[in-house]
Amino acid sequence: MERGRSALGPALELVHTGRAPTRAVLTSELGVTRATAGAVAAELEALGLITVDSRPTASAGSQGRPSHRLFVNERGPVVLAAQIHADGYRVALVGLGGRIVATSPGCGTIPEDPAHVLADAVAAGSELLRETGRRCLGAGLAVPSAVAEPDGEALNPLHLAWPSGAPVRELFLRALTDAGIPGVTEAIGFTGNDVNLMALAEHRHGAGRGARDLLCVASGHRGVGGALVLDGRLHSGSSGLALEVGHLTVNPEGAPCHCGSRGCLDIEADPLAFLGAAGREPGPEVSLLQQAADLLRHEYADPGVRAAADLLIDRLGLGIAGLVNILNPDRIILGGLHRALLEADPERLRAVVADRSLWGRSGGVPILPCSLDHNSLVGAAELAWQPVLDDPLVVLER
Amino acid sequence: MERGRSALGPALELVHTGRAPTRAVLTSELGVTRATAGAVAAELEALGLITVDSRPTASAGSQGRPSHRLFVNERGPVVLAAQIHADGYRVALVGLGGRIVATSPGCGTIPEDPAHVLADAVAAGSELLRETGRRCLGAGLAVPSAVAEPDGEALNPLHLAWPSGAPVRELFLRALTDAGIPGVTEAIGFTGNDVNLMALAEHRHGAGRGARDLLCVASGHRGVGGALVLDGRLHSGSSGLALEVGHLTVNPEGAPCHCGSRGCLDIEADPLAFLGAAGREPGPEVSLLQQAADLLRHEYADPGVRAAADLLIDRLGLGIAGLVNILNPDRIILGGLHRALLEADPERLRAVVADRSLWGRSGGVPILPCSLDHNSLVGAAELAWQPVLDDPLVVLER
DNA sequence: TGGCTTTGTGCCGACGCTAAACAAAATACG
DNA sequence: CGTATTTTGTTTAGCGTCGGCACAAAGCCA
Repeated sequence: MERGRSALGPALELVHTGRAPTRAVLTSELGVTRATAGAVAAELEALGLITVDSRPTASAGSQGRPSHRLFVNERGPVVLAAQIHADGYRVALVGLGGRIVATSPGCGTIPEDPAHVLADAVAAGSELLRETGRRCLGAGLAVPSAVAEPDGEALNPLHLAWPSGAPVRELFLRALTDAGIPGVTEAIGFTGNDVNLMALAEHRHGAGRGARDLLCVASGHRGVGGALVLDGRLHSGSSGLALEVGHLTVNPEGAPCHCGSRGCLDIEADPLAFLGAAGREPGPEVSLLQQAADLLRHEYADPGVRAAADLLIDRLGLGIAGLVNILNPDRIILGGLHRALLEADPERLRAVVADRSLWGRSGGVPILPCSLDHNSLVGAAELAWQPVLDDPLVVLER
Repeated sequence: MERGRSALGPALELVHTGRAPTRAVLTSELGVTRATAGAVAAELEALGLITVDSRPTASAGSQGRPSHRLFVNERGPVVLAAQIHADGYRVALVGLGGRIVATSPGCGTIPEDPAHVLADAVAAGSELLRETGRRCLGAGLAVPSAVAEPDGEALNPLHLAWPSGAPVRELFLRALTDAGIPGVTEAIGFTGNDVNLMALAEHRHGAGRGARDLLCVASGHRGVGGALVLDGRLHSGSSGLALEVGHLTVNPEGAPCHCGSRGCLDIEADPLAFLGAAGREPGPEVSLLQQAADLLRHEYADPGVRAAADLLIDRLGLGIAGLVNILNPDRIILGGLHRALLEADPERLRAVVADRSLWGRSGGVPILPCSLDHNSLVGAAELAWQPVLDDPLVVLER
């Protein structure tokens, strides 16, 4: 069994997530000797994944010999990341460290045929690769629906005109092979739900860094999505359908939901619910999320808007409290409308969650807004980087 | 860093959980060569943890040289396991493989002082060790309440007269050191919630064997508990308080609960709720669980009892469906009253769960009754065995 | 009886790591 | 200003684990 240096993967992950700025901390984080850390860093540099800056660093004040600094190689290989959302798709090349190297303007509408969309997106990515001349090590795709394992089918993509059960992973893989992207000979494409990938990205590079059990909740256009990262790995359940949090009951007297219950989070705490509670008509010109966020930011002084925000915060808090009781995460990150609600009145949400979660008195869970631009896109890239993080020697084969 | 043979732990775990009956399957399960598997088995035998039967086995029908068979050493070391429950405590010695080697009659009542109870229980265990002459490698304790990390305090032990926040782990450790159990010099005692430990035991030795994401739900006397085993490890959350499933809403028009909501699983699907729905008065002579289980088994023909069972199954199903939407487990195991409800009408429960879980159509999650006697006790032993499973060489130090 | 198949074992080498000594680059202190 | 101290990086030797291989053992099948 030809297996590479086993500390190689953890070491790359530390540099990738910014937790190993020098060889010295690499040594302590990995729990190995300086000799090993040095050899590992040298090998990662030889693979073209990281760079070492051995110039006399502008001294951090501590005594002793200053460390050489480790960086992700900014001119190194990239992965192709694509995100499908209700307003169109977006394509980017993402390097190690979650840095977006190049983006394509993408497209503003989503045709009904998933195969076409994915082929177009991959073509845009291929063009980016040609322009930049970067080496490509894999590809990841974020879609705004549940992705069922083991086949990678998009279930119930409500916001798109796609058929439920569309085999998006297979279509993505086919688009990749058809495009013949250099380096990705045997197509290596991964697909995930956008909120899951947001969670992954925030855990690696954003507000979730360092959390052990990270819960994310986000609302895009319609409905509410959730995601959980445990010990650095996405928990997507046995068939990829975990964290379908939209049908927690948050308002026993609420409106009936298509799921058969009533007062579900999905219909009580999404942008449409917010606009409704504020007495606004959803206009067709911009997205529901955009309208709701604008309302929160610009008209929060309006008592009606304020009351609607309070109402949604209370419902959201109830849902999050339920999740806290079940999952007991050590950090919570909110995205989309929920991020805007949190920022509008952080204390109210934290109070509701603490009050309604069983052991809320004992400290309370930190609740933070997401902190990355394009986090789902970066998360899709994380998916593609994962094999390299697991065993950096695979770059030799691509 | 003096570290033992790294395949040693996984190998012992395979034998321990009954998944490696021979060296041949050990080879394939570990993904190592026959040479390594042989060496590992020899070392485990030398440590006194397993035994190898090299007699010509009564040929399993397949051709080729028959394998020698691997067993857990039935005369090997044990761990001390104790369980506190509303009706008293129980103490046992448990060997590898989850086999109960000896039990103490225990005690039928629980005094108000946890320190006394734990000292008594440890004394009983100490007596068992003296009688059997076994070597003891650790100790585990199961308590009927949440156990908060990192300090191991029993929160809100409703069924006991103990104060909330009692430092049970510390008290257990002190009892162990005071008892001076031979072998356990520096006290190695672990404490966990009983439903969590039931899940652990069922996953290793019972109906949960082979599951990757295992969800357990059980109701003892009052309230409902949950537990989750992910990738073979208990998920108890960042502070040990995960899977507090009792306050999922399962009856929006239900009675108000002390948590501030109404219709919680805790008060809608426990033995008291069942007796109430069946129009029976809870008698003081036996436990609530016993009364409810007897009613289900012996008077299920009674229409009132049947209707009460249906009602509770529907509520329980609603709660389980909510958990399925959030956790997406690949197997579910029920204990206590819920086990009895499942056995009374398996199809009804499965139908409710499939109907109310979002993706229930696609197959449905297997729901099974628990299959071990004294599973919380065995789970407490698993906790104590864990260090040995992680690195079998620790037995040399004890 | 002689293949065939599968399992167990002994030997050797590859390789990833530790340990220990040494070298280098900064600060601290006289 | 020079030496001691601290921390980091590198070199070398050596150990332990595991893979690869050859061979032996123990059953089926013809």
